[in-house]
Amino acid sequence: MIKKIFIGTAWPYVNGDLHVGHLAGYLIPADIFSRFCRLKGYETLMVSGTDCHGTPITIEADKRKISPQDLVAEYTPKVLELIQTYQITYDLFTSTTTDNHKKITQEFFLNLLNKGYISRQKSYQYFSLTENKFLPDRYVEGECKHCQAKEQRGDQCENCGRSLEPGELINPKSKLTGSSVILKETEHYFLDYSKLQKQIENFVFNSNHWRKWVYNESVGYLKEGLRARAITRDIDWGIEIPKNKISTNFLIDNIEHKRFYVWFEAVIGYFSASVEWAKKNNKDWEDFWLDSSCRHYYFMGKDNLIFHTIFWPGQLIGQEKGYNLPYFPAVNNFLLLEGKKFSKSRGIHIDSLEIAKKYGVENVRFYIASILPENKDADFKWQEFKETINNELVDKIGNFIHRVLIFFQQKLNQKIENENLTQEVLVKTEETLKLYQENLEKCEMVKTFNLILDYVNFANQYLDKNEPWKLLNENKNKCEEIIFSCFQIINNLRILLWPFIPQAMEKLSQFFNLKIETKTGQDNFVFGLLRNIKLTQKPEPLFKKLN
RNA sequence: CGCGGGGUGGUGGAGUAGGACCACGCGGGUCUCAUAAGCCCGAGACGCAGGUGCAAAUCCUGCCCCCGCAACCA
Repeated sequence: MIKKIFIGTAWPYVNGDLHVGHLAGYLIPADIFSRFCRLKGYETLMVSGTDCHGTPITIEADKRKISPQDLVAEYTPKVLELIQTYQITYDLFTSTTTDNHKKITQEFFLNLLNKGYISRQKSYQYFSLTENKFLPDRYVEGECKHCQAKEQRGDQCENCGRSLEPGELINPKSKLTGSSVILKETEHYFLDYSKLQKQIENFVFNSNHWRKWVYNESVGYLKEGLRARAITRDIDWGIEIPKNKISTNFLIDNIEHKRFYVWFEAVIGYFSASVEWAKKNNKDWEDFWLDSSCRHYYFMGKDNLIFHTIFWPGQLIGQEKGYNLPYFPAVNNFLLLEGKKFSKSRGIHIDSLEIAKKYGVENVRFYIASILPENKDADFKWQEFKETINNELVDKIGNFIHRVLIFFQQKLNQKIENENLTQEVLVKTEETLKLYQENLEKCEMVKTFNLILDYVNFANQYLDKNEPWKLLNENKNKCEEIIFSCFQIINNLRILLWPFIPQAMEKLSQFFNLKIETKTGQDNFVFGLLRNIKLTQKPEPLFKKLN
């Protein structure tokens, strides 16, 4: 049976350049996993896109006195270039501004409405008299009424973690102009999560294969009890409410000037992008969303955790169509830079494109993979970056490959007659292949990374212990066996390392006139021997040291 | 008592009761196929204090410290 895998990654806001935190948070781990699934021959669909509708977009646009459209148009190409540069294997990278996404978001809403999960509530929202408009929560800041923390946003206090209702902020002010704001009545649609509490609990309690802290965090949130959550906002940038399809007695006031709240809308992108992909490729999205054997993996930073373990599952459950729920939220912690949080204005910042241009995509991918913040915050250190590349990638991995290839070419004249595999190598290889797959199935990238290094250490030790350069004249038969066995290790490394450093492994493949196969239904982790080895070119080092 | 995570040699990690392991770094040695690469040997650690156990890095209690859930941010 062919396994089906859906991979959703966080949708980056297009309000600024992406820094290496984005790489470590979701782009690289998702891509490693995606490539692993394709090597396994799983039917894999990975989608994402730019999140264009958030309030962060309008804030940034206002700040720069340009339209949200212009802001989106400016940053989108940069995001696309980044994905291209790092070779992130999306099947579709789209945007929340498509007609398709708009239509599906509206359908999701109407479904929830018809199933009785939507309510209307009047409430007081912050309104700026000077700007003559309602201000989104994020435009407003003041003191939290629970813990008195200052400069909290209007929707949630990040100091004590509590959600804040409008009016619960003390001394509210416009974040943009600094002027005071008043409360004014407004009406919104709400998604009543209290009606979904039981089903969401059922879903979460059955998911204890999640990372422990992810599970605990979600359970902790559920314990407080779910409440109805507003899904519309008073804003003009975003997806319109389909008022023509709502019975007139259920319309809310001033509906033309409301848009869907971005938290509600952006996650629907996982679904709408799947539909868009299916249309473009003449496939069925149902294969991924209705076939219960398809497992859904999501990659995101920890600030997105609750949205993927509680809110988005709730939206899906509320469709009552049996859509697949998240199977594994691969939530990452944050990446620090030399022990400090990223902050562009304070110069604590590494642009993802710049570092790729300066040091090479493969080097960046390799180092980031070695420090992914899977279980706690990780630290990007320049010194460590260079040491990891020079000592591990170049000296251990690159040098091993190179010494074998050179020996083969110069001492054996590219001829091996004894194609016999040493038992020791067979055992180590099979064990490595097994653990590799077990770890990656659980999205344990760092463990997998260390496993590969362990395999390479074994390889270097094996070579030194057997000294084929001495056997060359004494026992050519044995000498060939050693080199032949080392070639099998290299051939496996080619596959095992491909998800981490794809371009380098594709280059290595060319030496042997091979390709990395990712055919659906074909498992590339079955250990097969590489025979009749011929090099297509003179061996040259795959990796170079950094100064 | 808001919620959650974490303290293991110089650094980063693994290890949830029974030999404290891995990589880098450091000191010494050695090979020579290789990219001043490789290999071998060595020094060096379980935050603190109690408790339960034949046995605790691991379980329990108390304490100390760090971090996230805010901030142009995933």
